[in-house]
Amino acid sequence: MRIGELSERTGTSRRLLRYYEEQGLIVSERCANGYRDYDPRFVDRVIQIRGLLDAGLPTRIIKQILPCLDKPRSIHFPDATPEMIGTLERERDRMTDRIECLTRNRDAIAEYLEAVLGGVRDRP
Amino acid sequence: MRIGELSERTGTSRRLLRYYEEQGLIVSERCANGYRDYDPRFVDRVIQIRGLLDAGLPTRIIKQILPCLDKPRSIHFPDATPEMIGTLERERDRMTDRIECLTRNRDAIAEYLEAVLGGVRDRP
DNA sequence: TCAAACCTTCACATAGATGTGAAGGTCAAT
DNA sequence: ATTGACCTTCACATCTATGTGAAGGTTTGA
Repeated sequence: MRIGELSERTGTSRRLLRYYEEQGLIVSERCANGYRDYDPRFVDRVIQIRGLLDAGLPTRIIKQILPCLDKPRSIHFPDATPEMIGTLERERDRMTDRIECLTRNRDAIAEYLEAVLGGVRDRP
Repeated sequence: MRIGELSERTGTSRRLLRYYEEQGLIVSERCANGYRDYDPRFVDRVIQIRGLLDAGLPTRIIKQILPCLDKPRSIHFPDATPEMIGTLERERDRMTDRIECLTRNRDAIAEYLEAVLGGVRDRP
């Protein structure tokens, strides 16, 4: 598929898709005329990238961890250097911290909302 | 306490603390000489702000939700306008999405790491 | 054949969170 | 009294993820 279709199917601007390619997060074939040609699996991939970006990870890190996440459970380590392992462990821990922080604050917000709305939403 | 101490106790640069103040996330008294003077409760507050920022919330939103999170469980709604409620609900849902995305990907990383490291860490 | 709707690269702009440095005031200790 | 470690404001720089537009090539359909 071409960039326009990928853009529509992922809700991501063409500009951003080119940017992600520039950052090495996705790759594309080229048609004879120079147009980018994407494998359908990039739809999920781009959505995943957006999720990670939105979750606060920079493209630099996403690029590193992506290769470890899209294996179809065959677990062939592409380049499990000790350095890479370190990055992954660090990032996993950072994500755990973030999850805890987010959960804590979201629960506080939810609690506040429940208090304010008096649970009218659910119990009639 | 002055800005230097708050900076040390929160691991946040003085520059940032002034920025947060400019954005309305924190406030400060002023000593006779013009130095900022902070209430000790701002230590926790700043740490919370950093967590929320790191979790991907912009200062604009943080400013809105903070007043709802630092009540000592007395739940007095300061200004629960319908608009405010809407913002909170939206943000709560966004945070939930983020948490799910982060959890999913973190688990994938953890799984990958376990496979690569063969669980040598725990079972000797 | 012409127009609309694609696509390309290049490049400059923006917004938010931060760094950094200048120019200067304050204070405590020597 | 001077030095060093604070503090102030102001302002410009940086990085990352984005928007936007120019200048131009391609494809498709009327």
